[in-house]
Amino acid sequence: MFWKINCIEKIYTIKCRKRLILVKGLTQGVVFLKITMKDIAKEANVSVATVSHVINGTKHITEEKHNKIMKIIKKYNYIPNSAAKNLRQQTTKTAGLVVSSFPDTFVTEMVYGVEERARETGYNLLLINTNEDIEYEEKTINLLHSQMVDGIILSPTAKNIEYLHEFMDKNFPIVLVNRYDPNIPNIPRVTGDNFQTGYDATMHLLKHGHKKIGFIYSVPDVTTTLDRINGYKAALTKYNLPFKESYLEVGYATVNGGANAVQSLLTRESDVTALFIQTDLMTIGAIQKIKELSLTIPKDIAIIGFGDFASSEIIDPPVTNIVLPPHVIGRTAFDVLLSKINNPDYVKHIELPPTLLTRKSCGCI
Amino acid sequence: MFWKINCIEKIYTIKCRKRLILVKGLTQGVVFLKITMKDIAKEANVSVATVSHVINGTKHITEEKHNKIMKIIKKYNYIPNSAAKNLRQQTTKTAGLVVSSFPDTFVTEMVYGVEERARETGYNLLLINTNEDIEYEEKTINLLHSQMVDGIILSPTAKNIEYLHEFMDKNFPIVLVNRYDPNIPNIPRVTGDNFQTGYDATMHLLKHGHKKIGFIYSVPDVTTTLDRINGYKAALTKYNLPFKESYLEVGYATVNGGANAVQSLLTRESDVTALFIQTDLMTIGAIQKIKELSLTIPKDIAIIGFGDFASSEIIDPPVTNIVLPPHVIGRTAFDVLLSKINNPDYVKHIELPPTLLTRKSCGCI
DNA sequence: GTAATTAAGTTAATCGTTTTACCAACTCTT
DNA sequence: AAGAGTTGGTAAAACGATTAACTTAATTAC
Repeated sequence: MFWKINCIEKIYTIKCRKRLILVKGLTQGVVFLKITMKDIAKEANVSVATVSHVINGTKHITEEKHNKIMKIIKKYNYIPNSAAKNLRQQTTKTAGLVVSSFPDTFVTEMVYGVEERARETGYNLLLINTNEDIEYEEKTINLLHSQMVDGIILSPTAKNIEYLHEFMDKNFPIVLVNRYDPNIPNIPRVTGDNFQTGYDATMHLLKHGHKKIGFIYSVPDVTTTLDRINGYKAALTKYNLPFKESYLEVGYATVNGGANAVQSLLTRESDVTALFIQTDLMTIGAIQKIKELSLTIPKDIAIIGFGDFASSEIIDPPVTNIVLPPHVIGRTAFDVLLSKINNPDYVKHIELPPTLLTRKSCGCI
Repeated sequence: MFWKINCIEKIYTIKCRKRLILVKGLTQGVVFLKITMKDIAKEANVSVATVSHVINGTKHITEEKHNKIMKIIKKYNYIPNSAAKNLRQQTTKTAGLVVSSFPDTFVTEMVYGVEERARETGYNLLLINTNEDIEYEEKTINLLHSQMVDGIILSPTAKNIEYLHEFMDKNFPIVLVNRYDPNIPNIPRVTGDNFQTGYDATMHLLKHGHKKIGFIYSVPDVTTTLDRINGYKAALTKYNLPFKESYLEVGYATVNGGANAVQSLLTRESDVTALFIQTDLMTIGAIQKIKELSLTIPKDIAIIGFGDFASSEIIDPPVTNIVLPPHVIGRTAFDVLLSKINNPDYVKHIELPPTLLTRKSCGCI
C-alpha cells in the first residue's frame, strides 16, 4: 500500500483545479490519506469523543466548540468512515434485496418499490440477483448476514428454502416477497393474492363461455405459479369442469418461450379457445405466434395476460390483463422488514388483491 | 443492547427445530451472540491469526490444523464479519450504482448489465436511485465514498457535475454511464453514441422524403438529449434543411408526457409528418394520442422510437426503433470501473454505436 | 457553607478482523 | 557443528469510529 511510507502526521493544503484539497501525509506521488475523526479533533483541539458527539448529537456541546468543529468538518468535507461505524454499532442501515431473476416488468417494478421505500427511510439497498441459482442464493444470504446488512428481502429461487431456518433461529430479519415456502409459515411475507388472481382470470373467461382454457406459466414449482394454478382449478370446479394437466404449459418468462408454449399447447390441445398467460414477455410472444398461425384474437383464441405493461392498450388487439400491484408489494415488503428489524417476533403475511383490466383480447368487452 | 448482560464466554449447543444451533453466551431470553473468529480459534486451540490464514489462504498451515479449523468453521457456519474486514482492509468489494431515475426499459436493462458483471466478478452492488434530485445525488456519493464502496458508477442527474472534481482529486474511482459532463473530460465514461443515434434516425426519415420532423425528448439539458439533437441537426444540415426550435418538445419519459407532447407539438406545428421519440413509454403515449386524433401511422405521421421494447413488433403498426445496447453499456461500465479501481490513472471514453430496426411505423419498409 | 446535582468534555475500551514482525524449531550447507 | 534458510505459528498493532464511565468545574439546594 503506497501510503505506508513513513507518513508525517500533518495535513497539507494543496491547490488543485482552483480549489483547495486537503491531504494528510506526504503529498508527493500518489499519497491520498483519508481524513479521520482524529484529524478533525486535533485541529479543533478537542477529543474525538467530542467530535463524535457533535456529529451524532449524542451529547450537548457548547455552541462555540460545536461551530468550530462543524466548520472544520465542512472544510475537510469529512464524513465518518462507514466501515468503522458499522463495526462498532453492529448495524449498517443497509438492507439486502435478493431476487432470483428479472423476468418481467413485475419484478422490476417491485424492485423500484423496495428501493423507493428504502430511500425514504434512510436505508441503503444492496441489490443481488441470484439468477435462479439456489446455491448462490444461500451463499449470498450467508455473506449478507455477516454484518453487511441489517436484514434481507428475499424473493427465493425455489419453493423449498429449508436453509432459512438457520437464519430464523439466529434471529436474522428476513422477509419473503412474491414467492414463499408454505412449509415455513413463521416468516413474514408480502405477496400478491395469486390464488385469487388465477381464480378471477379463469372465472372471467368461464363466464364468457370458454371451457378449454390453456394456462401458460413461467416457472414450475414456485408458489406464484402453484397458487394461480390452484385458483384456476377452483374456478373450473365451480363450473363443474375437469382440470386437465395437458392444458398447462411452461413458457420460461421470455418472448420466445411464450411463442413456443403456444405452439406446443395448440398442437397438443387444438380445441383450446382461451389462454391465461403469466408474464408480459410471454404474452407478447404468444400474440406474435398466434398471429403467425393466422389465428385471430379474440375470435379464435381469447387472451388474458398477467401484469399491465405500458403497451397493453396499443397492441392489436389491446390486451386484457389481471394485475397485482408490484410497486406496493415492494414498498410494503420493506416496511415489513423494518418491523421485523425492530421487533424480532414480528410475523405477518400480507396478500394484496388482484385487479382485472378488461380490454379486447379476451373478447369479453 | 440485550446481549450486554454479563455474558458467559461459552458456547452452547441448543436443539432447535431438528437441528443444532450454536449460540454464544446465555441462551435464555433473546441472546444471540454471533460466533467470531476468536471462538473458532479457541475451540481449535490456535490463534486467530492462524484461523484468518486458513480462511484467506495467506499462509501455509499444516493439513491437520487446516482441516480441524475448517471443520469447526463449517460446524458453526461461521462467516467472517464483513464490517471488521472492510475496516481493516480499507476495501469492501462493493460498488455503488447511482442512477437518476428508472424512466424506461433502457435504464433498467443497463442496471441489469451492471449487476450481472458485478456478480460475475465477485462484487456486491449498492443500488441508489436519486430520483433526479441533485442534492441527494451529491450527498449519496459522499456517503458511498466514506468506505462504503470501492467505486461508483454514476448516471448523473444533471449535465453539470462540478462537484465530482473533489472526488477525482481524492482519487475515488467514479465512472459515468449514459450521461456525462462535457466539461469534465478526464473521467472515464461509457455511453451510447447519441450523436449518431440522432443522426441515423433523422437521416432515415429524411431519405424517405420527410422534411418536417418532430423531436420528442424526455429531459432537457442532459447529454443524451443534447447529443441526439445535435445529430438531428447535422442530418438536417446535410439535407440543407433549417433547424427549427419549435419542432422540439419535451415529454418527461412517461406515457402521458408522450401523449401531451404530441398534442402540443401538433397544435403548434401541424405540418409535421414524422416524429423521433426518445423513450419507449413516450412512444406508447404518442401512438395512443395519434390514434385518438384519428391520424394513421405512418400515412399521416411516421414514427421512429428509441429503444426496442419487447412489444414493438406486435403494436399496431409495428414500431421502427433505433437502439443502443443498454445491457452491454452496463456491463462495460462495470469493467471500466474495475480498471479505474486497479489503475487510478485510467481514463477512457467508450461510445457504443446504434442500430436501426426498421418496421412499419416509419413508412419506410 | 457544605453536599448534591448538573453540565461539558475526556479517557479508554470496544467492535472483529488482517497483517507485520517476530519466534522457535527444523533442514540444509559447507 | 555453526550459520543460513525455511517452515509453521503467534502476539499484538492497526483499521476508525462509538460510548460507558469518569473527571472537573459550575450550579443549585438546603
